[in-house]
Amino acid sequence: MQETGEVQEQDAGMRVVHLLRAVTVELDRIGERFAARHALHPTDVRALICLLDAARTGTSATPGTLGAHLGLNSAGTTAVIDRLERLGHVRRERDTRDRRRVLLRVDEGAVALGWSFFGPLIHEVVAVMGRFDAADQATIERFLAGVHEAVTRERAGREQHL
Amino acid sequence: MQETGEVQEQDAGMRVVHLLRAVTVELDRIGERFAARHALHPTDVRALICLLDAARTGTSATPGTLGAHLGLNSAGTTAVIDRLERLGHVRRERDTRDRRRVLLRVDEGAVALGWSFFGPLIHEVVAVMGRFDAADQATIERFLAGVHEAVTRERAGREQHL
DNA sequence: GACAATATCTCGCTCAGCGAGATTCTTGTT
DNA sequence: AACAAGAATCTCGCTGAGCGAGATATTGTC
Repeated sequence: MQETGEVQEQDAGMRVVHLLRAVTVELDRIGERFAARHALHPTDVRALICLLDAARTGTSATPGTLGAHLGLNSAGTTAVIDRLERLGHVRRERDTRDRRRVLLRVDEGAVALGWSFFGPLIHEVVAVMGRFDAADQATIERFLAGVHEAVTRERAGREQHL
Repeated sequence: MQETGEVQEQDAGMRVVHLLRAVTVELDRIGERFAARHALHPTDVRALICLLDAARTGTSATPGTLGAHLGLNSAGTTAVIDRLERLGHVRRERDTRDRRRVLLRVDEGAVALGWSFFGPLIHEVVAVMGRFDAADQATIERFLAGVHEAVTRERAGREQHL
């Protein structure tokens, strides 16, 4: 990794790549920890996050949207919802307009659970941001937005050829 | 996924948190895509990354270190290595010093496979970094290092109470 | 009303990962 | 040297997540 400090200038990019990867690995691990602690599977955590996102933005979630989001089969999606429902984190409610559909309502306890997971992380990141002045914060934000856009584009490109 | 309309979070910290999360989600998805395309499981990809890291830093990998890194059981670890070996990505070699141990050697093809996965991503991130001057790059690096340190500490703290 | 499309669920199967324990080799003790 | 304790890995049997195929119920269209 540390090749005697050669080519220091352009290696900032490489160091940042490795830092980004390290951060994602850590976040994944925290997710796994959280899952294990609450008798959930990693997939269930992802599902819960997805449902909380939907609740936060006001959009109503259904088994279909959830499954698409998680990349799961309809059978697998049913299984995930069954598990979450059994734990009382989510309820199924028939849509009165289109009675084929089922609306997924997250329980209050699940929202609290979500915050107990994200809260400390958010706090940490906000604290780190606090060490920088407004101009630097804007720089950081632009960088992350750029990475997000680039990575999303990369993925979209890979989806192309199957 | 997208924060359309929701302007309540004008706090830069919050926006950065969401960006970080979005980036990790995208990276995870790319990993899944990569896995599906090469007849690998997500765990196998993580294992491959771990082995490539070891090869890159010169440290010799064993089933034990790999399993610890992946959070797998010894039985599960054996299974992962079996799969990778069957695909020709890794070879088992008895350690001549401590003949209880097995050393894991990654095949040349696996290294190439790793680069075909990471290469484009690295290129993208480096390109984004190229949009910033040296001072801003240093800021970004300090920020990510700070987040990494904070997140790692968070996880360590959670490991505490089981 | 017959028909295709849509949303969800059921059934049977495969295989990743777990726990328990077997195997092989090393190291320290006597 | 012989033996016990420990370490690294592997084998076996099992549970359960997720898949494919198909069943069921509901909607809009002709």
